[in-house]
Amino acid sequence: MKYHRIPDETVRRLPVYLRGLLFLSDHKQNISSRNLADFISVNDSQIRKDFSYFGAFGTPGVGYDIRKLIRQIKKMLNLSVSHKAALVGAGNLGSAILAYPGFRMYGFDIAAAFDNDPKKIGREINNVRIEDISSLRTLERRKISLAIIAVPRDAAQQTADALVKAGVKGILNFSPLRITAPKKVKVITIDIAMELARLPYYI
Amino acid sequence: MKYHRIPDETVRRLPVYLRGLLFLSDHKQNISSRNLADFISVNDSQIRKDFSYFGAFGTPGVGYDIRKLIRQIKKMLNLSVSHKAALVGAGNLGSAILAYPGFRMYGFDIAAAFDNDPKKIGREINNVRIEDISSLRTLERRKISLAIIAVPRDAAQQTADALVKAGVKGILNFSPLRITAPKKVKVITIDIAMELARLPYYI
DNA sequence: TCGTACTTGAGCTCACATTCACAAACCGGC
DNA sequence: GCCGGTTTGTGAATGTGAGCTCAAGTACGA
Repeated sequence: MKYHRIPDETVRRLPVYLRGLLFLSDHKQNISSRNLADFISVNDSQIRKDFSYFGAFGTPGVGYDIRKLIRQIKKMLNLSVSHKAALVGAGNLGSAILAYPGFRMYGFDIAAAFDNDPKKIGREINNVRIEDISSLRTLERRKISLAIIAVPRDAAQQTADALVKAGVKGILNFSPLRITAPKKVKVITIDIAMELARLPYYI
Repeated sequence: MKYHRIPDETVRRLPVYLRGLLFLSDHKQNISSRNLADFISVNDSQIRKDFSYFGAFGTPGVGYDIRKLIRQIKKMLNLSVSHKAALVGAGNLGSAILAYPGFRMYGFDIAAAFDNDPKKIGREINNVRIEDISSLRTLERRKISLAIIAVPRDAAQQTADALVKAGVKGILNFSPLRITAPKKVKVITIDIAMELARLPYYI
């Protein structure tokens, strides 16, 4: 294996591989790049090349050891250890996120939730008690460095600012707005309506 | 202007432009690629190139007419007319989507909702009555050709199959699973947890 | 009418990403 | 130990997109 920086597009695909492999690990022990390619609809040499970026460990004639592969990808994505995340905004979307079961397979634990509505504060959703948004600053002490923003559009930027001040390093933003943050803080935005807006083009 | 197929990446950016321009249209009449670039954090020549794919209509020295631009982008994305969409799965996430206000700015109207839980059928969320999932086949008659899947993972593929059979042409899939569909049907998947899984890498 | 400031549209180059193609590595059976 | 069937890992070829640059077009004031 040679030294390479891992291309962005590869990083984007790693979670896809991981998802597929976690599913397959129940059924099989080894898999060839060809079979995996069919399963997740990616070109097989693409897969081999991606894997080669973080060390080759496939066996010619046999394929890749699925469990080993899962460990490696998790390590690459820094998912070997469990991560705590905070949710800000316990409205419809926020509540749905709190109840969403899918985070666990990647080792995420939504350990805190915040809102500014006094009626919601103190209530519990999925064993997480909703705290006043002014308590955001406790995040650093609680070692929570990831956050999910699910507040209305107009509050998104100030929420992000508060999170940055609280030492958060990564933000998953659901508001339909480009959030600005220091570049040491990584922001990923999911604008649900915008994704839907792409759909009619292809019809 | 020359004939070009529009690159995928451009199609992906068009909704971003649209979102920004809709916001700006309240304040200004014209905008230069430079100013728009600052506003939405995209390179300015990128913007000009993207716009040139669907006909040049900027004025040197002045910039682009915002309203005209909005019309053109909507036309390109096939958003000039309002689209009806159906939601399948009225659980936590589905209910949040039904209540989500952001679809309107792109002209989307969630006109129907389905679930298989008898307790939910008949209830109303945001003026949409939840119907039995067996009524999916009425979609064609009701001229609904877009659908949003928000059902549990194990039901996602069969839901997609039923939607395809009901004549749906585009699917926004929220389940953490690659859905297969005939290639005339466009599927866009948003896997919330998978997006979050990319975050720790950058920290 | 002319000059200045600004902006577009497009050619060009470089960087990046995808796919092909094949030698080398491995397995299992005989 | 050898052979046929697989599959990996990687260099080379191709495809795609991003960003720089600049001639040409426009507005506006002197």
